[in-house]
Amino acid sequence: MSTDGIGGADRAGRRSRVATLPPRERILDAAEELFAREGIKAVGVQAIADRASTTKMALYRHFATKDALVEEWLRIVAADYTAVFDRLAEAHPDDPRAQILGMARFIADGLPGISHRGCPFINSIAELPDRAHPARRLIEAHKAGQLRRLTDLCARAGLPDPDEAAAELTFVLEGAQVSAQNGSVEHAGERLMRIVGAVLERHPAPAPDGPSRHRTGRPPGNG
Amino acid sequence: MSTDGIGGADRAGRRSRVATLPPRERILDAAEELFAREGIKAVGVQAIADRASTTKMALYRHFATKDALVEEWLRIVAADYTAVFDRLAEAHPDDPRAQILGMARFIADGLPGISHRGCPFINSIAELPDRAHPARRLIEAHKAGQLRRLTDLCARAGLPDPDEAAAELTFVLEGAQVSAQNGSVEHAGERLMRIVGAVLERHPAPAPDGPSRHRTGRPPGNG
DNA sequence: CTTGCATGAGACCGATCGGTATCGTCCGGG
DNA sequence: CCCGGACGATACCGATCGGTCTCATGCAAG
Repeated sequence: MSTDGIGGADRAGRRSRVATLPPRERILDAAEELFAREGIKAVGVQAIADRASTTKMALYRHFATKDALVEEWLRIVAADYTAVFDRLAEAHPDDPRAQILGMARFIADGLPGISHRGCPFINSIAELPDRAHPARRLIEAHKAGQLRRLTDLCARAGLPDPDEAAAELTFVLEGAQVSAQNGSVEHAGERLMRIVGAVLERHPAPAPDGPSRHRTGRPPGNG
Repeated sequence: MSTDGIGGADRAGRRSRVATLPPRERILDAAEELFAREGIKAVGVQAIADRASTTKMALYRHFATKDALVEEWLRIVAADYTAVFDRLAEAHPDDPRAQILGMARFIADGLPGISHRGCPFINSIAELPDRAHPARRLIEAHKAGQLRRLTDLCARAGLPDPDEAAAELTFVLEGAQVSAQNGSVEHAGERLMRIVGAVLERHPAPAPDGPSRHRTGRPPGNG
């Protein structure tokens, strides 16, 4: 994490603020911090350059415009989320349900840290009303990809209506992040997990071929 | 609200852009439109004055600063929401569950219209990271009031854990508005109603004195 | 050493921002 | 009638915005 890089050769840690990082990385770090905390429009390029311990000129040598920087920032955030999905897929290759719950758990665990400032995507959309804006398109593409992936997991988990189930899960996951922005965050994580459980229970999967697992979930009408 | 006090004759249409409305009302109308569509920071006072068919000077004669105008706008939006609650309480004085479902229905029906731009509160919070900002405080006070009201309804509906139930409902209601901002809005309303139903089913109320409802999960009736 | 280049520093530009000042006009109540 | 206050138009202010330009420095490769 933040303790690496002592011995040089730290190509791993992407997020350390060590002054020895190349300017481009420092700028992206600073942008991530400031955009997430203050909002896109509220942060000027000068402030980003200052926090990155560099100058506007260096910034514009790496990013054509502020919008390009915003886009790159969102691209990184999206990639981070996708990486979580990938990691879960790797950890539970044959258990789509575990992947779904893992994603929910990941978001649930992130809620307290998010409490002050909500999900970067949701917040950014509020500042990017133009659907044609490249950054906005990037967000929507990411969300669409996540929904597709969730739908696939639901299908592989045997849920009878994977599209609907994935849509409901998206509802709840996003609601949690917004809701955590204000009110009490104390039990938000567990609350989210409970609701996710309730949603999944509403979409009972037929018992796998193995020994019957649990719960007398309504048989899927058939019969 | 904007219909009281001023001696205008049209007490019906609250949002008409008729030029005969006093400037203050026109300014608030324009602000509502522009703030909701473009965002707070993206809209300048000049643009508001233009759309209100007046001038900056007239605007500043009625509002000390742009922030004051933002605050007043949010106050009106909050009052509108509260009015919905009031109307429901009036329509179903002795049926708290109907009030809850009515609120969910109100939001569900509003989702298509909201599709382009999300909930004004959520969007505004994204642009007001400072919790000390008066407008931000107004939003949080409104949300707190709504949560309190929902909690009270859940309690009166006999739900065993009203705080938890109200928190979960808030989760879902806000998630719906965010989720409707991007993805398919087609079935968002019915989806929301389904999830609300699922949440309420998770908090079974003891059967009232009337004819007994089946106490366990009833089959997933009408969607 | 010399050349080349990314960097750091800061002045600078036009546009726009929130907010103010000035002035002519209009309109309704004493 | 006439007068005061609200209104509309416009010019203006200082600050800040995104973005550009110039130039000195430091460093690494040829």
